[in-house]
Amino acid sequence: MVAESELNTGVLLFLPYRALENRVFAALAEAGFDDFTPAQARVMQRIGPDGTRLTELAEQAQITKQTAGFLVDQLEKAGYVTRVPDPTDKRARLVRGAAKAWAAKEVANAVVAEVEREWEEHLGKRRMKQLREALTLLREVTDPWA
Amino acid sequence: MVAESELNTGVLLFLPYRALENRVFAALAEAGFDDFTPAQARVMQRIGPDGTRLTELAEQAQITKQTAGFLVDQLEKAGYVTRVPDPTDKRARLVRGAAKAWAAKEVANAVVAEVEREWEEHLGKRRMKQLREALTLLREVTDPWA
DNA sequence: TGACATTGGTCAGAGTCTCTGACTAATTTG
DNA sequence: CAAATTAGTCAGAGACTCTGACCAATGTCA
Repeated sequence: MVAESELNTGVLLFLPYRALENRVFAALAEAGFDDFTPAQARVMQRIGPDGTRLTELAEQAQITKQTAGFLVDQLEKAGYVTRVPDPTDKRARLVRGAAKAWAAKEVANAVVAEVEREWEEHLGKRRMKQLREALTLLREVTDPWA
Repeated sequence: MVAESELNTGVLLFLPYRALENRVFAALAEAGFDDFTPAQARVMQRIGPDGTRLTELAEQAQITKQTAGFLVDQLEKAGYVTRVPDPTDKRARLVRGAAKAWAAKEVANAVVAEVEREWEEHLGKRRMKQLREALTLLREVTDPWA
């Protein structure tokens, strides 16, 4: 057992993911966006520019639609989203991000960019590129919505 | 915006992590290890060969020690762990994995190895090596216990 | 040595997240 | 058009997590 970590790839993926998420949450809280929870954020993150159906949010977040509904209720109360009728289907409603959500997203994006810069500095441009390449390729076998 | 995904590195890390975790859980359940939850597993995973203190488990899992205590209680009732006094500190106890836990870990390890093989097949040996290299290097800036 | 701070852990209570099951309404299918 | 599917809700329960308060053992340092 020399150099190279013996950690399995799962842990290796999780560690930087968690570090990044922590950074984003801290920055969001500092910017005043402290009235939503991680669970709510994981749903909000998946709202498309033109709104997204509850069922689709649930699928992508891998939670039940009941849970998704519960979380969207909270987000709605906090002013992050609104629900509008889906013009193409009278059963459905579209969950739309409100201005507050996009403002939060901007803060989050800035932090992600910052952390990505730090990582690139640590790894070097070449290795960072390789990392993103490999991960992107991996989506093909791990992302049901790829 | 061409080819290459525009997803941020966080999502890119999360997707394969979740896919792997799902695979492991499914296999565990199929092998009869269906009496513990993901939250419990995330604590159990961190128990060292000679046992680990509650406080340390809590820190590494990034949960409060109360929550860790709650989860270890469940694991103890289900027969996955035992608590023994820490010979070096009368306040502390060591959470030790029981045989059942090591058996589950074996199943989990096998699945992880299988998935890693699949990923290597998809990425090619070279890119898989680069991926693990980059992730391992990233630990230095993202893992507080590195 | 002895007061004081720190550390390991528990108890109690509350809020949040998540699920299963059962149901309504609209849409799609044969 | 009847039957099956899909979008979503309501109700209830279990699981997870936190804050605050607390006790006992250990460490610090004058």
